[in-house]
Amino acid sequence: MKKTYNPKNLEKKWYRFWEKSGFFKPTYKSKKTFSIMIPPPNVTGSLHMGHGFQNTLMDVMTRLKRMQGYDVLWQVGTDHAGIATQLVVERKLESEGKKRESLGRLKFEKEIWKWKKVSGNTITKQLRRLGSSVDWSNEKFTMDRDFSDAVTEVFCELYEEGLIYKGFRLVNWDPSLQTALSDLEVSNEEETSFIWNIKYEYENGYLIVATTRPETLLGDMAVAVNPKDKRYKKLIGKEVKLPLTDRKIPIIADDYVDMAFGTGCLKVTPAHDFNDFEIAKRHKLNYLNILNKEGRLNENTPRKYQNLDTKEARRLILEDLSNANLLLGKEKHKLSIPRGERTGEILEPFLTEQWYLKTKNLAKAASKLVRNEKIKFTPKSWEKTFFMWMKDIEDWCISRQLWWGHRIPAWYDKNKNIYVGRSEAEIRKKNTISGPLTRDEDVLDTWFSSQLWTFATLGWPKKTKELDKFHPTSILVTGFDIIFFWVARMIMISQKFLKEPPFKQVFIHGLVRDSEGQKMSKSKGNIIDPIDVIDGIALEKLIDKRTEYLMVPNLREKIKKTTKKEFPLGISPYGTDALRLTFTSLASGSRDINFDLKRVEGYRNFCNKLWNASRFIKLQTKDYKKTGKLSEHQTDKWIRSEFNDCLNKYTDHIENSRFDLATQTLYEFIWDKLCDWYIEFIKIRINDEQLSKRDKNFIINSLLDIFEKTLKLAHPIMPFITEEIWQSFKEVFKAKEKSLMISKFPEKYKKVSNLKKIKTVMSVITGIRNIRSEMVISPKKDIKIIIEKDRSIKNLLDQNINFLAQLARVSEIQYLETNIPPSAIFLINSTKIHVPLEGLINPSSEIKRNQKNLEKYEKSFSSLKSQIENKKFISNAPKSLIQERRASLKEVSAKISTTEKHIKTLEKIK
RNA sequence: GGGCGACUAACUCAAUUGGUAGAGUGCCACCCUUACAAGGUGGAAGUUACAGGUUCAAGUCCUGUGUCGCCCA
Repeated sequence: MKKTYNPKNLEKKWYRFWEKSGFFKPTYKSKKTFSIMIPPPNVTGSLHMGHGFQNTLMDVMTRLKRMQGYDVLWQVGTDHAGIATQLVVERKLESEGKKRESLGRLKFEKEIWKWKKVSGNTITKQLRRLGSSVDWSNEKFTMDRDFSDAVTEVFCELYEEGLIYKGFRLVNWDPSLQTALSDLEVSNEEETSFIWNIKYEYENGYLIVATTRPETLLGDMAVAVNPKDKRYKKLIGKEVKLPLTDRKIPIIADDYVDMAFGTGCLKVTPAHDFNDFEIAKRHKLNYLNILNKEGRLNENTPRKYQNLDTKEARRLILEDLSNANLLLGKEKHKLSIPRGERTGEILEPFLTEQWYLKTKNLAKAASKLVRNEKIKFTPKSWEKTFFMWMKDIEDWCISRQLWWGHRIPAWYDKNKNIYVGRSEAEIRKKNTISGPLTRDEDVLDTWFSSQLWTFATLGWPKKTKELDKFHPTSILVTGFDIIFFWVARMIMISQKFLKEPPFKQVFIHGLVRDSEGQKMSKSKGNIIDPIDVIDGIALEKLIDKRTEYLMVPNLREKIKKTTKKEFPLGISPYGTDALRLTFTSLASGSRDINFDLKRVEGYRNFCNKLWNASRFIKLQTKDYKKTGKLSEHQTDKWIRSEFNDCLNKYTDHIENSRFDLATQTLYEFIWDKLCDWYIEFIKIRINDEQLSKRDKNFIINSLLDIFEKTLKLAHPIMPFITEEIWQSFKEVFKAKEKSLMISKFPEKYKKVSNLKKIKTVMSVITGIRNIRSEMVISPKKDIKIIIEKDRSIKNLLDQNINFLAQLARVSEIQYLETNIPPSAIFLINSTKIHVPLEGLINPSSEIKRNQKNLEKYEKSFSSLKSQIENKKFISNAPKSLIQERRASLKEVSAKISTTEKHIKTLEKIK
């Protein structure tokens, strides 16, 4: 083993070994099952911090369960990600001078498949780098044949039941993509614009209509006022002339109108505003669509405006209004602008015919599952968010005018009759049609297919053994940003089709941000690629990466600067295990996770610590053979007891999804207990010259026993380094398993008691170290200690003189009842341990040190005293607590008097 | 406007049913001790955002204020 831990080569090697050996596959050998579905990443995407975080948590659970003897399935796969993928490929084609439209649908689809083949590996390779122990043998893609069949099946059944229907209504339209989007794909952002006041004239006067969208006035069908509005009461029912046109439109009364907004007159444009659409329905107004699919003004508008986009149209219309003296000025105004999540384009409410899924009843059933705790949210607070959405849910627009996705299984005859079915042949047979049929052009929203993820991956609608064994899945791990998009929909559809929840628990984790709490995004240039943390990256390359996708070019210099400042030497290679430890240590259930590289460094050091401890242990196994029993020294018992504690807490914490606490427990055990104490004890024990070879072997037995158990314990969080170490010890351990990852998770040692003595010895060592350090006594200098009046402690320390000598450099333990020379002291319970001053310590610095201690004691004394003298405390507080406080009071007051006396004595000799 | 969350050491984060606030990093001092300087030993560092309240006892429960963030309209 090398002196310094170097993760570089060992990680890939072990991952290949695991995968090749088939260790990730379910065994079908155990009745206890654990199953978990990867939230399928975008097939053409690449790994970001969120993936890293999420998959680490899933892997920890998965590996732990596997070692605990569960039959484990971690389902892996990717999502076709309709819009995102189509956009990527279109951009790629554009750079080659090709256009989607000129290629045609079939060729374009081929291009996408080609691209998927090239880039689909990126993310799966990266998942491997993370150590994810997913079952690759059953990898799924949402556009796979069998998956697509499942999608069609679901669509047909829902249609047959009347839950899917075709509707003509307003949708959120993305003019750049020329497709409808669901409500969830719209992000409303507040932007500053204007309100324009426009004159709408009638016979003997005019109304002033305030609007934020003057260009849509060409589609106005009415002007609405509030029926209670005294200003306009007389005008209701009359007509106004619509500016720039020859049309006359009515003045109507509707409660929706806010009297205080603008002038209290609202132009009603039913085909281009969601609220106006509702008003029009109430008043039986007609709809006039003035836009085409590209978002340009259409033939329903005066010729001069036709084919202008909304921005140009607005400018020209305002100009024309102004020239006609119909524009009465503008005011600044903040309004929320709907933009497409993917494209950032301004979306238009647009009248089209789309496919919808009725969701009210599905949502009710889904809510019930959560309310009855068939599905539990962790942290529980997310349930509220879930319920709120389920309550207000609207029918879901599931059709998209894209070329990449699951084609809607609907056909039309020449009379526009709709036939929905599994295939054209089925439809023809069923309906005895021989004439021409054309298939619906649209595809389904990507989420329509991903909602089937938990069961379509397992072979549904076939009744498979996988489905039988692993559904419902044990837990879903995902981010809060897709509770609506995905989690809720999976619950709805699984309950509908399988009559059971898709998972028993949902663990919602936080969003990974940069160290300053900013959301990581390509356009902000603050991305950290998890792979770069693993492998390291030079500053130059990092800057290149961060400035590659900038939307705003002049950000470039700024990003260069901040990146240089934050990572002056780039990022050094920390390895996967350190990264995983960082993720788990940050997984506390909070909703923001600020990723700080300094934490990674800390955990890299921790890996190095484990590495070197292993090297030490390895050195001890030269002439060793695993025979005989374990040594039963008090230090062995102590570490076993510490191990038991650690094991308990560790598994509990993981069970409760408190990965941060689990990590801390493990860290403390390995570093503070195993390395700092136990191994140090071992060194001293095996260097005892009187030790027989046989006894030495027992000690090493004991050391190796706890060490192997520790590796197993740590493996779920840090799989690579533990496997590497374990493999190099395999012979020594006489292990039968091929790999640590499929070995049995350790059980507790049998309970041990009577650890008081060794703990006392450890306190004495710490006490002496403290005095040495504070009194600046050279670590090389031997010291003598004096025990006053307490024979049992003296005896105990005598028995452990080896430990004291090596760990605190104590050369002599003296026992005195009187005439103790001036000393520095510390207290073990009420016993004074003296370190004689002579030639070592300046009395006044010892006085100072004790005065400081005294202050602490007194502070604690006064607060304890006031508590114990409080009658209400005595009557209300639990007895054990009162006892505890009484004992501490006694202890503290003893310490105070001892310290005071001590100071007095020293002052005499000063 | 409605809802949710955060505010704890210089930084990044913990703190079980209320029971006297802990890690890592950084900082200070000493030490290159034969597993590890990516290390050892010890230490300093907090009015738990603020103001009230409930309680014997509040970081934790309640009310209000402030700052920041997210979701929905």
